[in-house]
Amino acid sequence: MKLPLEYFQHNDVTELARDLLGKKIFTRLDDQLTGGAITETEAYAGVDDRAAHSYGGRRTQRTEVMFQPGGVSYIYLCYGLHHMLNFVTNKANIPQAILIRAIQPTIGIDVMLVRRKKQHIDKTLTAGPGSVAQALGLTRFHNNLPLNSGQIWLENGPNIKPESIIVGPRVGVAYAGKDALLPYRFRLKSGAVS
DNA sequence: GAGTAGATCGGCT
DNA sequence: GCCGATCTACTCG
Repeated sequence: MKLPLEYFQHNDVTELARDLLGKKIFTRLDDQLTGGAITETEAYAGVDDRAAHSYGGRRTQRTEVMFQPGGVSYIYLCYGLHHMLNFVTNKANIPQAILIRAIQPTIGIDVMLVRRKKQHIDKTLTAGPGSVAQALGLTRFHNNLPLNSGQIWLENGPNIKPESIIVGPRVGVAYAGKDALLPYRFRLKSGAVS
């Protein structure tokens, strides 16, 4: 069963980032089904978070989708070649999002290998946000899609014990000053889902 | 195995 | 005109 859009409209983005661990994400693009369990996330807390694109209420063509009610995709191009998959959260006009940094592939692995131009599965297939989006076949053209659609959706996963979760600072946001130190990164210890 | 450079483009100053 | 919520290949040791 798909997670409803209301799930993403929860008002605490860090709590949601933690809760997303272990949930299953699926995409069906060009009739090819791929998916896996989410193993790493980062929360971006909106107007007060210097690391977030929407910091200070910045509203541009790119960030516009973050101001939507929670439950849509936010996918953008980074460093000119990598796509980043985010889930928009919270209510309308509270521009928060969660970056999906890693998944554990469960279905469509052959398709992911082709998309990632790999011969054999290894640890790097879906580790890192750029790799996740590429393996799932997502690009910036899949921006602003509802997260309960036929192209991309979430399903419930196993319960995760608090002790299987590692919390730490976010990656690659040194420019955010003090906010770079916030404990907004969540990941599952290896083996916590199977 | 660790460190570094190159790729490559859209959004913002 | 600069630099980013990155990844990979290649170097050197």
